[in-house]
Amino acid sequence: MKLEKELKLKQPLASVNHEALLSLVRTSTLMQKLSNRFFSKFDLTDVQFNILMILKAYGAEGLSQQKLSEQLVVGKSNVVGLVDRLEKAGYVKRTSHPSDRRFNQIVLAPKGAKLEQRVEQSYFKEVDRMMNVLAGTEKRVLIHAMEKIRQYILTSKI
Amino acid sequence: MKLEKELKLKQPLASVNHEALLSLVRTSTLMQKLSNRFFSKFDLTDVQFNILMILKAYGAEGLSQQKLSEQLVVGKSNVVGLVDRLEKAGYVKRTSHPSDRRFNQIVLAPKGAKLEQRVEQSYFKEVDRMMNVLAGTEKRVLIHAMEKIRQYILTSKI
DNA sequence: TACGGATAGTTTATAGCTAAACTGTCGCTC
DNA sequence: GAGCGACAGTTTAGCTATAAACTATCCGTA
Repeated sequence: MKLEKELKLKQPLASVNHEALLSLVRTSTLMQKLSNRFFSKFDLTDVQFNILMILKAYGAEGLSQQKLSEQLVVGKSNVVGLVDRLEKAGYVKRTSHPSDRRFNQIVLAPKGAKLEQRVEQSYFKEVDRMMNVLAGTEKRVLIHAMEKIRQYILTSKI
Repeated sequence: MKLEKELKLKQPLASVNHEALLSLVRTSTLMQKLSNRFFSKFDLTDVQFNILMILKAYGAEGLSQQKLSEQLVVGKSNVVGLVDRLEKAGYVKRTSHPSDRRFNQIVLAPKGAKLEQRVEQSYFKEVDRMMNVLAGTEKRVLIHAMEKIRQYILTSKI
């Protein structure tokens, strides 16, 4: 459906630029909602699954909350609660670093590893289903366009 | 920068589909953060500015919270707090519908109209600056691609 | 060795978001 | 006219996010 109708706008969009921007934001919001419907089947949120995937890649050494906050691109204060909830659910383990007690080491607990394994396949299947509505060229243009916008954002403000 | 580096991924991305999806999500997240840095100069959030723009289009008659929640594509319970805060700041007025007390009428207050006016120009200038990193073709492909993905999401689940 | 700066994590206050349960109002039907 | 269902708004509980102020730990230097 056309974006203007979809958003029930009273006035037509002023410019192609604004239309492109709103397209992107709206689509990503809907993807977010779909993703949370998907993960809620496993009593997870998208962020929680993301953390499990990251921790999986880091294996037994795990990560500090600081590193985790960098990977997730969120503030470190946010990570406190995220890890709290995952720890309470038994999916991750939080231990103090033996030689530097400033650090916490967050590692994937067996229960979390099992869950991650179970969700992962299903997740990638969904990703493929959704993104295959695009042609190969469209995907490449999209990836390149997104890179240019990020480039602009990261240099424009710092 | 390449997405894999930007996200500091330990392992390369498994598929073009996943890369395209993460590109989109990551870019939209950064746009969100940039947008909130921008609006915070006016003591606003992106959502609040969006509401002011919507209310402006509806003029003196205003909207019910129900209609507002449809326009914003958020749950109605969310609108309660959004309007609360805008009302407290003096930007909107909330009155009971004269003939049907189930409805609230939300209208833009003069203070809100003045602020909206002031922010709007600056906002569209920023939008142009950012989106003009893309060529015309890229914008058209992007808009079309986003429409296809939304189409998929809206039909796939309902 | 004591001090002061840097670093990691926590707390607090605020904002936005959801789902589910609840209240109040309206209108139709019996 | 009483009652019931539909609809608008509110409340509650929980998740994610920010910024700012705080605590604890470590390490280099004087």
